[in-house]
Amino acid sequence: MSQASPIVHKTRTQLVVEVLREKILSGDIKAGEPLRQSALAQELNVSRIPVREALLQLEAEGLVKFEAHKGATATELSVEQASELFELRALIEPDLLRKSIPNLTEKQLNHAEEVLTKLESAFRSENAVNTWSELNTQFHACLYLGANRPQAMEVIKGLNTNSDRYIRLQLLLTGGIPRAETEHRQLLELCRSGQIDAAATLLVNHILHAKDGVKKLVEEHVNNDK
Amino acid sequence: MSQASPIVHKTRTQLVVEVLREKILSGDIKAGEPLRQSALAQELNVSRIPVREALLQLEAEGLVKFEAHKGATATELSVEQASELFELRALIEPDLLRKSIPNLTEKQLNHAEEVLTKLESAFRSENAVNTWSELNTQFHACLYLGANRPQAMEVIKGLNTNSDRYIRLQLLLTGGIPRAETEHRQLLELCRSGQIDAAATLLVNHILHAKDGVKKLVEEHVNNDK
DNA sequence: TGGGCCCTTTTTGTATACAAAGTGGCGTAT
DNA sequence: ATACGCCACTTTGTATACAAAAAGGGCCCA
Repeated sequence: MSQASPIVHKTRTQLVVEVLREKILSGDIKAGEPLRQSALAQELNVSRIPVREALLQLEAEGLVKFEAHKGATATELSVEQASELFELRALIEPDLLRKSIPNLTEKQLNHAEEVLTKLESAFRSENAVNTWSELNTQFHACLYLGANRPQAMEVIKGLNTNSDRYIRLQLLLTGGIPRAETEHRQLLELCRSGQIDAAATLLVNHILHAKDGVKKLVEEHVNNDK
Repeated sequence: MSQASPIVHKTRTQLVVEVLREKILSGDIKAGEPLRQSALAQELNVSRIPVREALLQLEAEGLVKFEAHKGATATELSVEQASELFELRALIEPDLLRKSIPNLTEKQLNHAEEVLTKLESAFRSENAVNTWSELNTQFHACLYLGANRPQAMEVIKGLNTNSDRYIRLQLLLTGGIPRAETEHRQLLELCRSGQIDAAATLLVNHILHAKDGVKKLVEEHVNNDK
């Protein structure tokens, strides 16, 4: 979608991965639900092989649990686990940001702003929910580019895919969008002006606030169910 | 090996994963080397399907790069990348340790000591090199059990598998073993006596020292090559 | 002589077919 | 009536076979 790619032939496996990932993250496939290989294969008009390989990849992403001879299920992600993911981000990302800011180029900052603008317009169009977290992740990633820490970026990306479903929840249902927007803009400005400490602090709060939002949301939800 | 497992049928895929992982980590398969599916299949007496699935899993672990239609190669891990992994550990593990110490039970501490003893005896028997890092990781993991942070533990585990080849190097060639042993014992005692700050500090140094060892080692190696 | 195109060969990707493990239900024996 | 075991069915795991993409080499042409 974002690639100016010179003709890319996607394998069926990759297609299946994308479809399933989206279905799991959007809640279309519910947590704990068994994923039957033949059913999926038939549904997507492929053989079981690409389905198996896709499930394997999704397991690596933490979205699926694959048990030998028993089958795959969409993983549950408890609020506690999600909180943990946010806390990990709150630990790692500020560190990255601190290392990054001194090396950020004008170009990188502008690119970050571009992404941010895209994100903001996505916030405005309701039917782009599935792109929110991708753009969000991307924006954050842009700011860390100066740190030159590819491995850490990978880890962060993984944490994000996993907490993705909760991020969606949080943004959609807690009215977290305006606040997130403000904070993103502020963050970008602090980076521009090289205010490392302020930026890092803001970032920690930004992430922990999201965590709290998710927690509150789910607690309420549980109460409503009773 | 360590499981008191109630009859476990390993799938061929899992077997292939283990064989290949060991070969890559031990350097038997060199970085950048292409991994031909049919060759591996023939060599291990399985069909290409389990080989493919194994390669996919190893890609998720970061040990293999899998390119569609082009094939898989064992990944290179530059010293810079390895350093980054150590630094990430130095960031995350002390945090885990701090959260863990107050909740560590007598039982958990004793278990940690058991593992440590095993590790020490493995250090002594040269032909157990491949178990070193597993036991090492396991020991560290024991100390973090009190933190109740399964996700973070997963991340750490991933970082360790990746830096594994360098850990081996470091221990084998830098004479890092005695120092590691001392530090491990100290760390355990600090945990027992609840000295959080001291333990965390020691841990940071322990990890960063390993990083420096690797760096120095590789620099020398490069010089020797010239 | 050098560059580009086509064809051959190799290697990967996927479908189909078969083997093996797991699951549930029925029947029997106590 | 219940507990155990056997058998049929479902689902997963793996081999084989075929399709499609990429890599390499030779040929033609400029």
